[in-house]
Amino acid sequence: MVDKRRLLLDAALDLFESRGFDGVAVPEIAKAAGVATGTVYVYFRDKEALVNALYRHWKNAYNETVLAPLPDGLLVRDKFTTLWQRMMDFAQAHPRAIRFMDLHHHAAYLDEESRALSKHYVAIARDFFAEAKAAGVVRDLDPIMVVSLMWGAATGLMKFAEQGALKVDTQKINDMEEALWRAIARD
Amino acid sequence: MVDKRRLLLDAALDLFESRGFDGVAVPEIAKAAGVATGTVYVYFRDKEALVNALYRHWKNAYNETVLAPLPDGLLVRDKFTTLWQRMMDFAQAHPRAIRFMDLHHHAAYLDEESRALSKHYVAIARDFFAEAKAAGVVRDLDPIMVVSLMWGAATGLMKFAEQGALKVDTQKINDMEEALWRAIARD
Amino acid sequence: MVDKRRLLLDAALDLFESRGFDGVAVPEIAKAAGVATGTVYVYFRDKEALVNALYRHWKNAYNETVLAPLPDGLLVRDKFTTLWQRMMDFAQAHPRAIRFMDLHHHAAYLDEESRALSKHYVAIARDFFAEAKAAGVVRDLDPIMVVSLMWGAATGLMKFAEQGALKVDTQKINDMEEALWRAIARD
Amino acid sequence: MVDKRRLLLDAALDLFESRGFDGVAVPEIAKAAGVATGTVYVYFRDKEALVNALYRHWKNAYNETVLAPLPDGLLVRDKFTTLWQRMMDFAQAHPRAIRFMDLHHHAAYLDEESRALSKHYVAIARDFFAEAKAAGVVRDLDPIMVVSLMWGAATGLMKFAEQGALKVDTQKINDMEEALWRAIARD
DNA sequence: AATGAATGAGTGTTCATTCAT
DNA sequence: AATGAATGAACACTCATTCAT
Repeated sequence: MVDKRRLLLDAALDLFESRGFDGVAVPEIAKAAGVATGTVYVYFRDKEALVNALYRHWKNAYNETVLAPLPDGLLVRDKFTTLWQRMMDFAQAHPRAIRFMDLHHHAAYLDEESRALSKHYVAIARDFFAEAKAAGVVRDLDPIMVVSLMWGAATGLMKFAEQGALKVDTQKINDMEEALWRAIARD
Repeated sequence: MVDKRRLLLDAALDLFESRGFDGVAVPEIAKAAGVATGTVYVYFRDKEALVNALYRHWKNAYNETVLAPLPDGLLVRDKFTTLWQRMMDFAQAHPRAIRFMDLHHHAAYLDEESRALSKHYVAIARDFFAEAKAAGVVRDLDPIMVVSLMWGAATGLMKFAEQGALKVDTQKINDMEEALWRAIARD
Repeated sequence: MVDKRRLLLDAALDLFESRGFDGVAVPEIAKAAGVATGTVYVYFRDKEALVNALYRHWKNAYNETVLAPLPDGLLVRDKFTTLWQRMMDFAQAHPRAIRFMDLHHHAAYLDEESRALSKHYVAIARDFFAEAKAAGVVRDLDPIMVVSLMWGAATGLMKFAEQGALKVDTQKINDMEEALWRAIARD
Repeated sequence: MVDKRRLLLDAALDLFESRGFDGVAVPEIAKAAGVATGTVYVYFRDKEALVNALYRHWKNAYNETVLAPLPDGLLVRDKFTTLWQRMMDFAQAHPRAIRFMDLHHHAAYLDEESRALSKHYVAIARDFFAEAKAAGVVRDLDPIMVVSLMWGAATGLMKFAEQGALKVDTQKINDMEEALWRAIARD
């Protein structure tokens, strides 16, 4: 027996990502998930609860995968490579999830708990760059700006790839990593 | 006598940017513009025509302002500075327009003509980097990737600024410009 | 200078006949008449006043043409021929007017004065058949039933002609007249 | 449990017949049927689908009742009586249905399938009169003209009865049948 | 738990009418 | 007299949600 809650979240990701929260009808999500309309309300109090559950699901997955503690004793340069590699692995495995999170970042129907998950991510990233700066390997840049740059680079790639203007492959991922490191590294 | 078409476009930008196309009711746009509901349909055939007109208005404004021909005889480095400066000037003058365009990039309700305007932008940027590469001042990177990086950096800054995590000032803009140039420049 | 009131009535006849009172928008009538929307309200208080004016115009035309006093000294049989001929002449000259009157016969938006015109027609017809019956040339039938039969035959012809199932010509008109007379005549 | 589809069709017949397609609001039909507005759209795709379903329902009922095969071995004269009797039975049982069909005969919102049902009726009637003519009992008249005459007579009676100018009873029905037969019979 | 018919508030859009020009 | 932009109430239709089964 399949997990209907999971089927609903999967269907909702596809639909919300491509048409936005208000552009998708609840019965449509149910149909895409292969369940009856009423079943949505067995698993989620209402449409907002569903989108919040979806957001949290993917934010948590992202946080756990990308922001997992880095192995001790790695050089900052290698930590950076690892972080970028994790981001790209995640983005390639779940491109819709990346776009969904980017799109719904600051939506009114996300509650406080959902938003808090974003802060966690920023905090971790900030710490990493603060440490790198202290170690003297990166230049004196506002850590948040570095986060903007990296998140922007990742979502930018996804966006152009989606439009067919670009095909994301190992070469491009490595080129982008090198470019980003040069952007922040001390000479 | 004020231009009601303009009032409607202004109101629509605010509302669509913050709540998305389907999250905004037409009478609400009218009310925000200070006109009656029916007046929307005097100026626009339907809601889709309104969002397309809005998208084109800002894409054209962006294309004309940011992608205007660069002065002759400028060094590539200075051209880059000029381009980035124009992007940031535009983004700071019209932050909602930047976010609106980013959000609606590939929306189903945009027609072919609206989408064509995006291609224009990409083409211009591509040419610039192809030229810079030929001149030997930037490394061998896919021009589209450079466009992703710059657009991503710009929208990333806007996003974090919006959330209050960051304040965009001259210092940050210059830092980001320097970082982006380092990302792509030949050693 | 053309008479705009007349242009409006002509346009309204075409449109009301083919799509009904509620199926036609006032600005559409204005456009078909080649005048501005506001001009409709210069000549008619509102849409109901327009449809009532139109109904009266054609009912009066019908009454004056078809029900004009018959020449004295005519045989009943010839009076009948004359009446039918007048009906058919009118119907062929103004087929839309016939259909319009038939369709709007008992519409809620017709006022008492408009409806009274129909009664006039029925009264005249009733008198004619009462007289014919007294003269012993027609059988003992309710005069109203004879009116139903004749009006039904006339509108029936128009309806099938409109659909293209039938072409109304002199032969058919004469055949129908003969049939109708046989229907009511004493042996 | 009552059949809501049927309740809706019944309510729609009353309302469309008296005020026309565009004169009736959908919520009004729902209210008259005792269901919620949305329920209309559970049973019919849109207002046009509802009016087409209604038209087909009654055209089929008419075709099946009035145009059912006549008993073998009947004299033409008796077949005629039977046909007229069936028409009148139907008209008296469902006067609104007769008027509805007459009114919407060639309306723009009826689709091809709905219109085809009218042709069936005409074809059957045509065959009957062609046969009667071959048998030498009726005069040489275009069968369509006979159909016009009979349909016209029937709807004419309904119309005047509706206005209160006439009361349809057995006497009148028989008188009209006799009149119609005389109209077409060979001497 | 699961269903889907039923609901009615809310949406996009139309249109009779007004009024400043 | 004539205009047509502007209006807002009313319309066709949708959809989040409920509930009897």
